[in-house]
Amino acid sequence: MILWVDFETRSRCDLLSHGGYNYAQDASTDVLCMSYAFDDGDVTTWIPGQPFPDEVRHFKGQIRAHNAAFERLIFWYVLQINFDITQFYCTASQARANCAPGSLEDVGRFSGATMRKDHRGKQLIRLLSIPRADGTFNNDPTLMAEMIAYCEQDVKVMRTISKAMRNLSDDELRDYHINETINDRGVLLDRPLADSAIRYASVELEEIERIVSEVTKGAITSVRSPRMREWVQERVGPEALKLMTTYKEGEKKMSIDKSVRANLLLLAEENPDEVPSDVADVIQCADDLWASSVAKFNRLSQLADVEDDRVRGAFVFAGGSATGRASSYGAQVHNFTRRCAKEPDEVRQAMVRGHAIVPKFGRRVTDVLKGMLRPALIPAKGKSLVVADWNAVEARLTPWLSNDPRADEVLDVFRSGRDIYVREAAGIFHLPEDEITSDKRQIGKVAILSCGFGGGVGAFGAMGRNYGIILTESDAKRTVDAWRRANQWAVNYWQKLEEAYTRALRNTGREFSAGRVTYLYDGVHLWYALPSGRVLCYPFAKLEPDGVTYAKAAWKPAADATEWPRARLWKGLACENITQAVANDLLRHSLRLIDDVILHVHDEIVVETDKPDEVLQQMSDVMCTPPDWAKGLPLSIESSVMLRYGK
DNA sequence: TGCGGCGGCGCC
DNA sequence: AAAGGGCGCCGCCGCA
Repeated sequence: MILWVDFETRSRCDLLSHGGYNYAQDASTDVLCMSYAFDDGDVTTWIPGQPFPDEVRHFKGQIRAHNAAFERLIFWYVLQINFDITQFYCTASQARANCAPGSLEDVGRFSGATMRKDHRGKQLIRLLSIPRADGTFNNDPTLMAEMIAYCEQDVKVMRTISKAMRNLSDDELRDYHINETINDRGVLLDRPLADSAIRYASVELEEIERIVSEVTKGAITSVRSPRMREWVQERVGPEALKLMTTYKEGEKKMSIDKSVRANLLLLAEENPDEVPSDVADVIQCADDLWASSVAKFNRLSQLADVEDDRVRGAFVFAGGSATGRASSYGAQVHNFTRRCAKEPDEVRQAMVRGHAIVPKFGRRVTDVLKGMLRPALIPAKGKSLVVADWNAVEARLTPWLSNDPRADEVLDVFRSGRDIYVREAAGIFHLPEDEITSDKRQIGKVAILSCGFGGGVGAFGAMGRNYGIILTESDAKRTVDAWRRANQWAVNYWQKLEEAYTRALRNTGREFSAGRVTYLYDGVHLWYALPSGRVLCYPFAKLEPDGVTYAKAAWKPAADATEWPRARLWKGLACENITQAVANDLLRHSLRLIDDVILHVHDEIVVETDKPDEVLQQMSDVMCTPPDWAKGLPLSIESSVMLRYGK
């Protein structure tokens, strides 16, 4: 039996900024109503004051809710009903696992029910769930009745959608529960550090804005404003304007992003006529401010538990709906800057004591603060963090997934512990490996990173710039061609993928394999099965004259859109989706076997433990042993023990 | 006042 | 013919 349930609540605690865990535990949080149904039964609603329904209180079966963590926490902390975590089944996770959007309203729009948005629900929440300006709650019975109707409607919609979708497999449901356990555990924030970072950053921010206001004579008050770009545009020469020009989908755009700013600052040194010094000053200020991490420290501090300083609920199961990778929410631990302070403990001491922070020459305080983001996450007293990440997992998976005998040569490089980048350069330049210089090795690295998923000159160029490699267009083209000649397994694999998914679309209900994956079109969605047994799909796929298109969950429709935005499937993307998805299968597999995980970042796992040596060994065993479905896949990791998170 | 578009940032 | 894709958050600004 399934219990379908949805809560509406109210609180003085702001859910968005403080997160579901603080919200549910806040003393002011109350349930407004709970709508529920058993199986296909009628939807009814319980309201506080009425006797709580026993059949809910003592329910032992599966509880389905949309974003079920919220319902779980309300049951636990507000109603004091301790359902087991494994009873919960999240229908938003189910939607994402089926490559649909996570929000209840969007799943409906995505599935083509209607594209209309309904703002009334949100409006009711604003009216009833959030205190009014005078601090009291609105108890209006008419609004409350409308709220109950909405709550009941949500239960019905959730039930309809969930029943129309493929169910989560046992493995997926288990992995969801593991995700929730990690969310419950949370990660400890060095709150004094975060709070002092916020203070330093706000002082710095004021200083930067003051400089900008002065230099621009009051024309620019916020460096982040588009007006800043216009102000710069009006004051630079033709060379500089060229540097600012970018093309997006064929359209000309002016940009002032990081790479543009770097180029403009270089030009300013060469030629002040092109970029005058006051303009350079403003650009420098933008550089200093834009990437300021104050917002991130703020968020961490607000999300951390008021009692034990742990940040909970950071991970969204299958948040990357195209591949099933986890995404990170709130604190978004998936995009913490990698660069960390060299001596984080010393910087930390100086900061919490309020001493001056002295950045290296030419750098700003915000720069130092940025480097303290990862180190702001720490183990509990007496424990350490064990951090392990897979080496080049995607560069291993793609050849393995091709299942082409010619790819064995690549896998053997990994098996024998040789340097894959050197091997790649050797293939590209037709040289023996011992003649590969570090410059050539770097080109080999860029080729591996950019060419594996069918990328061409454009992809190579973009990636190369990140690594300081500038090649002429013809050299880039030659390199890409050489990579493809040296890795024909890849070219063949992309081709096979394209054939397989195209044939699948032409032949409803029949399976077509390429490499280690199998496609099947059921008449609506184009499904594919990964070696782990997990399935993914390209929703509402269509074979059009110029290729395959599908509804893309990650692209939210514009306000006036009449249908959900569609993307084009091409072989490189198919290849990449598979590789990322299977990398995620490896991660899921490891998370089942490793205890006390507090963080994971796609190819990295962090454990908090008081037995670091044992855990180090165990993580190495688990992460380097491929699951049953991946026999022969060479895996290796790098690991270290830390007292502050870092890179 | 809230919403949504836009440009921007960072990570894997 | 060629094609970097996968995420989420921040701040600003125009619009209704």
